[in-house]
Amino acid sequence: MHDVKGLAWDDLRYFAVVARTGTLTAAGREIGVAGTTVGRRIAALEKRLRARLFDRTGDGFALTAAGGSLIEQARALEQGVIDLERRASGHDARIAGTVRLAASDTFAIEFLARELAPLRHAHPDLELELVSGQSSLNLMKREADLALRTGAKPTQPSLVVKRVGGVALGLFASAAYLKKHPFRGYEMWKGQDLIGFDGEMQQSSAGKWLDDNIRGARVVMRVNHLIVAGEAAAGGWGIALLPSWVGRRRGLHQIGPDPAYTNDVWLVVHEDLARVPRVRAVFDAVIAATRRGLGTLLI
Amino acid sequence: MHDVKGLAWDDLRYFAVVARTGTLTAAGREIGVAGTTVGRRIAALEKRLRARLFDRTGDGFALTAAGGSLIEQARALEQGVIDLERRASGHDARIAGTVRLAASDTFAIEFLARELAPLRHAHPDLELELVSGQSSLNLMKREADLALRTGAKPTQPSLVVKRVGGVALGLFASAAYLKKHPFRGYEMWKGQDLIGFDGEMQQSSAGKWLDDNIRGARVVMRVNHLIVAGEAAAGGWGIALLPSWVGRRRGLHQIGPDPAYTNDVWLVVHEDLARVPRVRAVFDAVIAATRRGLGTLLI
DNA sequence: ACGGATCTGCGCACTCATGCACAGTTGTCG
DNA sequence: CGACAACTGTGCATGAGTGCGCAGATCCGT
Repeated sequence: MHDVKGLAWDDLRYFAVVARTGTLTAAGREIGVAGTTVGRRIAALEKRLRARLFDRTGDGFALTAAGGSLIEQARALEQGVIDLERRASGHDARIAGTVRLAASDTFAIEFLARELAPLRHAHPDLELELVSGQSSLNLMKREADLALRTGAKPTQPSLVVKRVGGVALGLFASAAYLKKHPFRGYEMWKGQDLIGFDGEMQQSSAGKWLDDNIRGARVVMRVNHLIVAGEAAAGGWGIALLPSWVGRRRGLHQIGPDPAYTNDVWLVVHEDLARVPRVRAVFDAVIAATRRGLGTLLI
Repeated sequence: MHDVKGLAWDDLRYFAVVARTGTLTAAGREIGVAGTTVGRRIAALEKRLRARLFDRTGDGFALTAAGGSLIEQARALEQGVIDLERRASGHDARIAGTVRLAASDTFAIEFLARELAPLRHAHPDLELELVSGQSSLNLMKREADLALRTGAKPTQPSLVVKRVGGVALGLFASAAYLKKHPFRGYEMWKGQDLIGFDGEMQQSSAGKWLDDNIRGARVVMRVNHLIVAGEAAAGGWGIALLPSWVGRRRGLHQIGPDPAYTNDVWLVVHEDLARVPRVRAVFDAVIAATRRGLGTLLI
């Protein structure tokens, strides 16, 4: 740009992203440009503002006092741009384009990928992006358009939340395992092998339930994924806490109370997007799929 | 830009400016780029948003329904950027750079331009931009850093306001005119020639005072500038309502009550800028200048 | 202590967005 | 009715901004 008056709004975006990621390269990755460019934009912004925004600390960029006093406003702008973009997408009346649906890996792999297939034929121009894994993608930041969540009802004010069913959890083991380790009762865990969780699964409701209810069993394996736990149980490693549907689907035997406990499942969408045709189409398809699969829900 | 994710913030700026100015060329002028560029940026934004933002109406760009529903957020972003920039300028501790001081033409020409000269020597790196004329430059939008205002006390919440004096207005005429048209008393306007106002001066407090108080005199000339009125009176056209100082400086004779009425003069600055050294320097210089010139203030 | 991974920052080659000139249109004023 | 001014949009030449490769620095884990 030659002689443009006022400051470059794009540079503020770079500022916000670098402040969040901490490095030029990571910021570049997020934005879709080379790290070098990010460095140059930041330099330009600092020159324009006549203030040093970051300390170059060798391992990345750290906000200076000046930068810190501005980052809050920059984040507000970032949120404002996202809001505007979301609003704008409401004016696209066609059922076409991309919709991002976030869900747990389990839900995505074992249920949605198959049950949402009718969408493909009903709306050929609709591109469904099924993002799974990252537990809590932020709908406010539009990391996803819709999300399937389990547990407590989401309470964010500007979200539209619909309960689509409940998921039953239970303890499962293979016939082979149970032959070698007869199940003697719900409080008799001594001598039993357990498949536990690690990573963030340990902090989940499933992980906590295991901690609270199973005492005395030996943890022979730790996994960070319910499906891996299911496969391990099927392989005879031991007892796993699984969505009932996952357990039954693998021919496992349930032990103890049925269900051990239950979770609610919620479909969540930002209110600005709820009325957008293509988002609505996915929303309805998920509702329909869960209605068909009711009683067989999983996390 | 190659394959950048997310939308270009700069384009939102173009959107806001085009919506305000109504044409590509005017928007380009304001931003400092060619009109063609603005057109291309808008086209890119519309493509990215998959929504038509403007109707091309032949005479300029008019917001569509979609554009209208977004413009408010874009303006909010625009304000946010301005706020951020203002905050950022507070981190520049040097008394250097540019400060924009807004004032009426009269004040600028007859008073500030001369009386603020000491600033030049006290702070060699300070560049004073004296913008006069446009009656109400918006401090919130940072069209100016400081402003001298007359009349009612500005009440905007985030402004720092200091009264720097009062301005006395009076009726003046040249000796030559008065010889031909002897002044017979304050209510005897028949046969007198009056210099009136047009344009937005007519709506000002001075214009209204003339309407309310002088009846029966013949308006022989209309001007949109107090200084022009002063020069006209000096040339013998007739009676003019002038800041007393302007009248006396030209050797005119005052008639009627002295003063005819008075106005307060306020120095106004945004609170974020009040503590910025270079702005503070100008602020203090204006205070000092008005203190020196007290009793001789003008609009 | 050492190799590997990750980061910043510089130089160079390239490409794409920009400015400019011009044509076509519309609105305005005398 | 004609001259003029202002605006949009197209084609083309140009240069500013970009990506890439590489060097140097720093950190981490073995």
